Amino acid sequence: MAMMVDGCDRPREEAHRMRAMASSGASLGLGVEFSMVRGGDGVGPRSCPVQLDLLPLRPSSQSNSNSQATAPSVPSSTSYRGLAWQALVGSTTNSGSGNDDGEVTTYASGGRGGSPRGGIDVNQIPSTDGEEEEEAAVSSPSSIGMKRGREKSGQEFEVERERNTTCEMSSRGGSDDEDEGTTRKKLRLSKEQSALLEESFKEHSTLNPKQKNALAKQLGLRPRQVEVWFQNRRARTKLKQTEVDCELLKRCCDSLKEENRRLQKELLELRAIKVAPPCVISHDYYMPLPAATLTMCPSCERVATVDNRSLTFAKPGFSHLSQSSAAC
DNA sequence: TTTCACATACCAATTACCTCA
DNA sequence: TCTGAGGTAATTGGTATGTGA
Repeated sequence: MAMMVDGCDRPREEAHRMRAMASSGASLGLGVEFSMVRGGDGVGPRSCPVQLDLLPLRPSSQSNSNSQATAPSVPSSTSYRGLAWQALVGSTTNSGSGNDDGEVTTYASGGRGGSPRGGIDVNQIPSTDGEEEEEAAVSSPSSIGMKRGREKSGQEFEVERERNTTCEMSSRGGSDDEDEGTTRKKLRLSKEQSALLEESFKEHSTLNPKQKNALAKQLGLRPRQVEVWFQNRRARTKLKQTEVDCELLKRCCDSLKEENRRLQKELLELRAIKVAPPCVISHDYYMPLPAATLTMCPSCERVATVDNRSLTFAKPGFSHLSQSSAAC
């Protein structure tokens, strides 16, 4: 299996930054299509009659461009109204200890590219420091890379990496000595962690930095891990909702096809009636042939008007029915 | 007021690890 | 023991938006 290469990706990070700059403001329209169907990030108002109850009532009002674009913005002061969240955020001070720079160690060695492939303990409870909380709250690895990559010297990067590699990889129950920092260890969340994350997600599908840090502390994870979990969770939710939408559209399509067929048939019948010689009762009163006189070929489903003498089809070329409908 | 550089947050797509049948 | 599938944490590249100079 191909192993991802660890290392400092600052050139790539720089390139990404340049690209981001260059492309800033140029919308590809990606997601717009989705937004039309799903209401932006999946949490906004949607016109689809069927929606899974997979998301919290309201996303937090961060600088989420998509949700802001499609849903009415809620003041951030009122966004986090769940009691659980208030308790969670409020509990920041009495949970955990030490430094919250797990995120720093994750990305410091090159920002986005300086991923934890180097073998940090993904299940390791990060040491936290309350004063560093806000800084650790920075979620975007690219941002961290850009920011810290400029601020830290190479030696600092090395120190942090060294600290990372000493962490135990509990997901495999062993050290990563043999991996030499080239493998990506995968966190396995405990049931309790998953439950709490789910609970939090039900309250809010997005997190602000404080919530993220509080949750990370409570879970013994790094803020980045919490953020990634929420991102993936949102993606899963969206996927599920898309599947539901797709199924609904299929059914809707089938229904419309059937309706269309029925209307076509009805149209033919009406045309047939129009073509058929009306029964003249008086000068100003025409009595159309009764519907009972209409006949349909059972195989081709075309309608014919019938009189006592012969079969007259609404369209030419249907005379075959005059012989036998079985001829179709 | 407009423009630019930067920071931040989010998403889609993908990768890769891990578990399980 | 091996293997493929599925779930999912993590990575990567991209976009949108806010802010300060």
